[in-house]
Amino acid sequence: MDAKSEKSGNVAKKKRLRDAEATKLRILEAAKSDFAKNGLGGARVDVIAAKANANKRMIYHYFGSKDGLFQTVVENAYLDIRTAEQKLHLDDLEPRDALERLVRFTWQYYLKNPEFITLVNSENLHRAKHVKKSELIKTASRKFVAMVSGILERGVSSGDFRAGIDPVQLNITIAAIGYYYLTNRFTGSIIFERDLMEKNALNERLEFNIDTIMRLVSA
Amino acid sequence: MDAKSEKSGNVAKKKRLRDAEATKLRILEAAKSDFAKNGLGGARVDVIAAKANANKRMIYHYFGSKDGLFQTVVENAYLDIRTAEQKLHLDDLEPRDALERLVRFTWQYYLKNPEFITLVNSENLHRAKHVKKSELIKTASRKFVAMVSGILERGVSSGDFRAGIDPVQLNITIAAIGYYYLTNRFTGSIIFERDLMEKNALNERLEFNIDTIMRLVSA
DNA sequence: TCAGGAAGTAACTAGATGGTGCATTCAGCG
DNA sequence: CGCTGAATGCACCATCTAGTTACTTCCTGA
Repeated sequence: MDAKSEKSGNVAKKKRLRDAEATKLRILEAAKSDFAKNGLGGARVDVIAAKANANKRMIYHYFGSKDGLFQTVVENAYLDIRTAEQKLHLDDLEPRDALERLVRFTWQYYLKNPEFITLVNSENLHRAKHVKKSELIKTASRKFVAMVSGILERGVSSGDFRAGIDPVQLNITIAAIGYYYLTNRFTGSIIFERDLMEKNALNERLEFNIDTIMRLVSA
Repeated sequence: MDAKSEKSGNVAKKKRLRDAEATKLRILEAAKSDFAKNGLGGARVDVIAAKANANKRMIYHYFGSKDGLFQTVVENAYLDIRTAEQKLHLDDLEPRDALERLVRFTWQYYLKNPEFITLVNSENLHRAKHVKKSELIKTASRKFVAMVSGILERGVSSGDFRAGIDPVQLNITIAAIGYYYLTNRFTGSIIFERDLMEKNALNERLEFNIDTIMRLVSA
C-alpha cells in the first residue's frame, strides 16, 4: 500500500516507473562495463540492454546506434577523469608535491577504473573516431595540459625542476608508466612470472613510478 | 610447356599447386593483419581466408578454430620480438650502451610492427588466455628478463648504474614509455593537439625515452 | 480529466558469422 | 604408374546480431 502510493509526487524523483534519465544512466553503466570487457566489436547490444534492465529499443531511442552509444560512453569516461584531475587542486601545492600527487592519482584512477583503460584501447583500435568528434573532450584536455604545464613552470622557477621539459612528453610518460603496467597485467604476469596485481607489487610499482618521474624532472 | 613441366622436382620448392607450408603462412599473415586491425572479436574468419587467398576450410584444417588461429598468431608475435632482441647481442656492449640500444630497439620495433601492440592489447582483453598456454613464450621471456638483469648487474659493478633496481620494473618501464605513446597515438594526437606520428615528434619521443631511462638507472 | 507525447515492450528481419560435411584433386612414395 | 593421405573447394547450417516495426502503457500539462 505504500509502495504503490508513492509512485509520483515525491520531492526527489525516485522509483518512477518511467524515468528517462534513470534508464539512460543504467544503459550507460551497462554499456561502459560491456564495452570495457569485450571491446566495441565484441560487445553485444542485446547483452547491454539486458544488463541495463532496459529494452533494446531504448538504446536506439536514446543513442541512435551502437556506435553512438560507444561515443557517449567514451566521452563520459574522458570527462570523468579530467574532472577528477581538476579536483586535485594541484595549483595549490608545491611543484614537487603537485607532481607526485598527480602520479599517485593517475595510478589510483587507472587501478580503480580499469574500464577507462580498456575503453581507451578500444577507441584507439578505431583510430579515435569517436573522440575526434567530441569538443567537450578537447576542451577538457586543454585544461589538463595547461595544468601540468603550470606545475612544470612553477617547478622550474623554484629551482626544483630542470628547464626544457616538454609538458606533453611528461604527461604521456606519467600516464604510460601506469597504464602499460595495468593494461598488460595479464600477459605481464605470465612473462615476468610474478602476480603484477598482488598488493605489494602494486605498491612497489607506484613507488617506482614516482621515483621515475622525480628523477626525470629533477634539476 | 615449361610452366607445366617444372611443377615438381625443383631444387627449391616453388609454385606448387598444393603447398601446405605456404598456405599456412599466408593464413597466418592475413590473420595477424586482420586480428591486429579489428581485434579477436572484430576479425572475421571469412575475411582472413579471402585475404590469405585460401579457403576458409583451410583455417579450420590447420588451426582448428578462430581461437586456435589467434593463439598461433600471438605466439609467433611474441617469439618474433624475443628473437629480435636476442640478436642485439647486448651482452657484448658496455652497460650504458646496451641499455640505450635496448630502448632504441624497443621503440623501433613497436614502430615498425604496430600489429604487435594491437595483438598484445587484444590478448590482454582476453586475460592472456592464449599466452598462458604457450610454453615457448614463457621460455623466451625468461631469457629476455635474464638479459636485462645481466645488463643491470654489469652496470652496477662498473659503477654506471645505481644498485637496487628491480629488472622487471625497468623492463616494464622501457616497454611502457614506447608502447603507450604508440598504442594511444590516435587519441593522443587529439588530446595533445599535436601529430604524434610526425617524424620529428617520433624522434623527440625516442630521445626523451632514452633520457628517461638513463636518469632512472644512473648512479 | 483527458489528449497527446514520451517511455517502454516484444516480435521480427535481413544479412552476417563461425563452423562443417563431403566430394574432389593433387603430391609423391613404393 | 597407380594408390593413399593430405590439401582444397563448395555448399550449407544453425545461430547470432544490429537495427526496426508496430504496438501498449504511463505521465503531464492545460
